[in-house]
Amino acid sequence: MTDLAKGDRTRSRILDEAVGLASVQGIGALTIGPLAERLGLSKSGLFAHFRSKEALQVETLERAAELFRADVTEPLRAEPDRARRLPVFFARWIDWLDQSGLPGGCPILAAAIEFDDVPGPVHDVAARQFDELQRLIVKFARAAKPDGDADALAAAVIGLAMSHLVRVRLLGERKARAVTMRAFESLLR
Amino acid sequence: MTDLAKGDRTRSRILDEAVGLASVQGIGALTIGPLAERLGLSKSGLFAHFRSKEALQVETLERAAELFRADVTEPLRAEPDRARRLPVFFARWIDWLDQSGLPGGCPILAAAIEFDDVPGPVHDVAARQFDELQRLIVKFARAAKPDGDADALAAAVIGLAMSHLVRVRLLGERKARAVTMRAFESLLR
DNA sequence: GGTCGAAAAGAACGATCGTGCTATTTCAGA
DNA sequence: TCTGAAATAGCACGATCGTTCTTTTCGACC
Repeated sequence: MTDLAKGDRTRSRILDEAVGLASVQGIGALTIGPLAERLGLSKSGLFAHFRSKEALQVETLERAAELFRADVTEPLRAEPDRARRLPVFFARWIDWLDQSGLPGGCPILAAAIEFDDVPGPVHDVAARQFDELQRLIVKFARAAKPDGDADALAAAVIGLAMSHLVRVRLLGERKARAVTMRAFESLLR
Repeated sequence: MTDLAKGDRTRSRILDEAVGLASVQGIGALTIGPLAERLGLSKSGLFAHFRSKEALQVETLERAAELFRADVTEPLRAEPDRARRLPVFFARWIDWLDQSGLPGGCPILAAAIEFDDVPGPVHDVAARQFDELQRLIVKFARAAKPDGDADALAAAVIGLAMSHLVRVRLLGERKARAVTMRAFESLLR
């Protein structure tokens, strides 16, 4: 009498833990043994839920994208001023990078770089997700600066987020957030 | 009667091949067996040159940085107009990303994201290299726009390169280069 | 040309990887 | 409560990993 079958519930637990692990080590380094141990599952018990490691990686990436949508994209529907959507989106994105539940950075950006030259299903999913993200930002950019170069603005915005990610996670720069926001505001000008 | 001892020559060959491999699969996925096979060496013969896998990864990253300096940074000394150094540097950087000898993208940027949350010597080297790169760009930014926000400009420039890398390598966007250059020019304005 | 150290190969190790097979446990419905 | 299916564990496999030790090959110098 649960809203979810037992298998689906553990499957969901697995993916939650997998997203956390993958955000730290990268999707490619996601490994079944340690993941199972963290969850108190057996390797084969976990494996049975997905039928290959690649499928696990793909679903992990998709789960990460769901989190991103829920935390960053979805709340934007509440913003009535379309021109304000880009700055609000960006601020939420940076917030998410800095203090999301994920211990590591944004898995979408990380996977985009990690699998850029490695063919396979993970590459394909990463490409699709990045492309979707870019299209969304281009749409926001058009609304924010109707006379501007939306493609170029979107490229700069995405890049700024990536640069921010590295300056925070890798370098631990204190002023990273302030610098990033200043750079963003001058992009809108 | 060679300018380099034999050991140093093969060591150099190993690092060249390692940079190529790492640029595709990432530094973390750099593995000794396949690397040795590509070079016609035995695993143990290769291993003897470095005394651990981590040392190999560190030296590979440093070799990549040398290539970057030689191809991108160093030629800038010929540019007498200091204000022109940022645009010339950026154009060379984008060229390098698009068509360097490296089959995969820029290893410095890739390693920065790959090892942002993974402690160890590779993380430390990646952080140092990224920091050096950033400092250099901040210097260029100051010369290019003396009254501007150099930190913010540098963050945007670095981000633009990362975004370009992904749009070219992952998405294969035809117009990536044109979009990137338009975005860069509007940064200088 | 012979010698001695450096360079490379060979073989093996323990560990861990992804994955398949089989047995056991758990749970939902009659 | 019983039963059949779904979920999980147990175990084993071949492959590959990084690393060590020993042996062979090579190359520079007297």
